[in-house]
Amino acid sequence: MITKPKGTYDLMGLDAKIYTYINHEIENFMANYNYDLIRTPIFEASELYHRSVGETSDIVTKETYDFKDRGDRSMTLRPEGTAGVVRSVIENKLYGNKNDCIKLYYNGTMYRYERPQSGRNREFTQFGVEVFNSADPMIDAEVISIGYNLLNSLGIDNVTVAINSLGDKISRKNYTEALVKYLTPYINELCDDCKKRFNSNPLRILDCKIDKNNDILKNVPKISDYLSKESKERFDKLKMLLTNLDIDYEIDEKIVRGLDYYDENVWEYITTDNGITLGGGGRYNSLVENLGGPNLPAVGFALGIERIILELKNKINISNLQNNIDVYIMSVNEEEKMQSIILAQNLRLNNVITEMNSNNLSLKSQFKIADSLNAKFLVILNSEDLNKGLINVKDNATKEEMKIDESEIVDWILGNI
RNA sequence: GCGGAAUUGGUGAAGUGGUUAACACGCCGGAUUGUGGCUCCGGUAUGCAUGAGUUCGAUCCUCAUAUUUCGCCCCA
Repeated sequence: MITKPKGTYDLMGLDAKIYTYINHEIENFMANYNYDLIRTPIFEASELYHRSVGETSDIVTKETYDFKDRGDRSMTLRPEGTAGVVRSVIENKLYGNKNDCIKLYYNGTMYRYERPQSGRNREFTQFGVEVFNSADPMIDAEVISIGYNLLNSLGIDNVTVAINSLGDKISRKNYTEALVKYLTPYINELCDDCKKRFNSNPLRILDCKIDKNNDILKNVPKISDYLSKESKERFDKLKMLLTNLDIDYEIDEKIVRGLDYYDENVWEYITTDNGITLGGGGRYNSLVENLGGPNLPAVGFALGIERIILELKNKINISNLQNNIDVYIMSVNEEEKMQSIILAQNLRLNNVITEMNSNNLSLKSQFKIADSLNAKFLVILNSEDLNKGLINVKDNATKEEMKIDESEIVDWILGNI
């Protein structure tokens, strides 16, 4: 037997219904916010991710799916959505009309070679939003609110937005230096992972799960003391806007984000009861320029669809997502089966949800199936009536049975469902 | 990359180093010769993830591999 690759999954059943429901909500939401869909390739030149996500980040160093195509070009399955969108904005010169913001959203599969665990797969789905050509915190607030409101509207009402400011390049660098200087005398008292982080990514030490109660980390220099005047103003304005928008947020100076391109305001969507991160984002004001485009400020976030499905499974009223059909057509012999597919098509083309027997099932089985589908009406074909031009219909709620003229059956059902 | 737990029909699962692998749900058939949902009766894994090993004998013990799952790292 051939099995699915590790870390992949077959979306089906209840999960598939929730997935469809989420996508409907996304489409509605993005239409109201006037964002345009963008779909970029699932694989890109490997260089794109090395230059955007960061040469040293784990995502690029050990988690990408890399391959050479038949022309010997290095390709990478996308590990995240932003890089491809930025590449497309640059390549298609979407910034041609400099007066407007470019507002885009995407929704697709991403690939990271990781050890699977709860809410984490090697092939996974992200919905994301990116806005280019405005540095105004008003746009940060709009983008944050999209994710927050979408989650709420889906039925996930226990979300808080954790926000922080990383500042611009210079303040970020100054802070990192101050942090390293502060930690140097204590380095041997930290956990093994933190010793590694000290060299690779010192900011990560801030959100270490092991050392978080350590007094050393409690007295660490505060990033807010190192922000430039402009960064501080942007962060303050964002907080004010979020308050005005009635968004439940909290400041969390430990949020540093994993991708190198983030700067200024960053945030994560976190569930308040179990602390699951459903998504996150931030500003990346220098990424477009770094990838060869103009100096375009930008901001965006991504939500993990699988994690949303997991959350929703605990909350959603499953009966709302069950298959409920209008009509089940029962048949036994060939003549009846012939009629059943014709009638089924007529009903379906009139927006009546219809199912029919297409196997040699006993009438008893067909009744059971109709019930399991919650059919409102049963059409019980029999040759004798068919020859007289009549069709047998049974109301499955009242158990009332009647014979309707063949030519009026569609109208009759439309009038009674 | 590191660590823990698991893997038995369509599903949920019990179980044992030795003849036919419980039970339940589901499904199929019959009682009911074309009108069900209740009830009763019968059927439903030639096999216990895969491959080696130990053994007279392995679903059970050992090892390896795969997959699942839960953490760490990292991230959504």
